[in-house]
Amino acid sequence: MQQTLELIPSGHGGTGGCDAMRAEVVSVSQDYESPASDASLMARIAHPSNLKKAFQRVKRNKGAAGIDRMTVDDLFRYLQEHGRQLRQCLLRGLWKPAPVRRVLIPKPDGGERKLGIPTALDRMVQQAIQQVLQAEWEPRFSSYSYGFRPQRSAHQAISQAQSYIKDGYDWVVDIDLSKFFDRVNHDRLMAKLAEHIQDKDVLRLIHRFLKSGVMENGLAKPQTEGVAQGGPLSPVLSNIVLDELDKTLEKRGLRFVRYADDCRVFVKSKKAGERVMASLVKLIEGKMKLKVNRTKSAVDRAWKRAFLGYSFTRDGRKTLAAKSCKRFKDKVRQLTRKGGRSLEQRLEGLNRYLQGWKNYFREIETCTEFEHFDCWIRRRLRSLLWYQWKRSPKRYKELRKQGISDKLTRQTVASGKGHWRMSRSPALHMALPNSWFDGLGLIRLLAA
DNA sequence: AGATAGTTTAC
RNA sequence: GUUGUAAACUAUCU
Repeated sequence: MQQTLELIPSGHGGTGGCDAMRAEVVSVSQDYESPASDASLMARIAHPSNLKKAFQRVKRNKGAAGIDRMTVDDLFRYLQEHGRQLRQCLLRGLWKPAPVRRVLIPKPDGGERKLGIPTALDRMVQQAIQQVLQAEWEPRFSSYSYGFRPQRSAHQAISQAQSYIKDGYDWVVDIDLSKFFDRVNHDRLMAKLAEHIQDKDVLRLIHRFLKSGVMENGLAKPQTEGVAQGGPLSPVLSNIVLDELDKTLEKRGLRFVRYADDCRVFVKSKKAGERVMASLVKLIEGKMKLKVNRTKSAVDRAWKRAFLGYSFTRDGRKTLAAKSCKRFKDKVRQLTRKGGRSLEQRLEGLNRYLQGWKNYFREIETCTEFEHFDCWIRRRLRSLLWYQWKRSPKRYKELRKQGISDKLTRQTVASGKGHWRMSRSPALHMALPNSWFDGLGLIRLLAA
């Protein structure tokens, strides 16, 4: 019944996204009325410095274009011309998000993941909201929730779980929510938001983001449930929805950890676990209107279930989960395989890959695993070098000039300047500069 | 301490 | 072609 102005960016022209915004009169139902609204939230979202930060983040991510084909490079030029307009739109509650672009990407476990990619412009607006919303909710979130939160990592979640196990709570209730992002109930989410947000412009804006459809062959399909997987706002919204779960778990005095939709409760007996499981399924599927994936959920001994890439031993030490271990080995095999690439290229690639795992290995508490990896990688490398020497001693000599040297045989592991000695046989003695083996060096150090 | 470029993991 | 948040790491620049 109420007429509102909505500004729609019409950036689908041939040359890029610098077209002017045009105002359109669209009728909009007034769903969120709150008395005496405090408009400061929207002011914070649309604050120039917040918008600037949002833009920089979108730019840094180097994401692809949305439905309007506007790339992040175009975004800058667009903002130069229409930045003020954008700000005014937000402040007056007139921003209308465009539908998201549907992209399917393969999941590591074989399935497909549905992505909804918003316009670069919409990503920036979502990011601006996210920054404010996250700051707003951060103090309210449970301290046992670890996913998508600043200053919190999967490792901390693991350590928390570990401390439960060490206290004797070694039965775990593992709840897997099926397609969580796709099934978030809009009404429930909006209700949760309205509990703490007074500003109805902000609520309406978020509501519009939820309802902005998916573009499927030419026409926008409206969305009735779920948050677009791919929007900067989605993660924090998921935490807001699942905060209810955290709060009830806390109220019941249960030991739990949650990382996004991966929720685990630690108890002392199987019976207690089954009781908790039953009541949680009831809560999640009843009140929260979500779906529990029964085939992937279970109550089991803590060391039987991998968690965030790790698993536990019977005495509560952290190990690399079998799946992660396999992925790691496969990748190292692929990187050290001879195939067109020179020795240095392979070493470089290997080292680069290894450095990404540093943090992971640091957490592992089973020494045998370290030794195993260390030996395994070294064996592969030795054969690589040996092969190089045998095939062309000339080429090997060139490599020596670049860094491989057989002069240094002393191992000084602790100082950053030491060299690793590599030897295949008494005839071949060589050492590589530590910079080539930083990843390995660390593994070695930590194993000790 | 701020930015840039790269890598990995988790969901 | 591939989005997002968060953590960690390496390198470089001022």
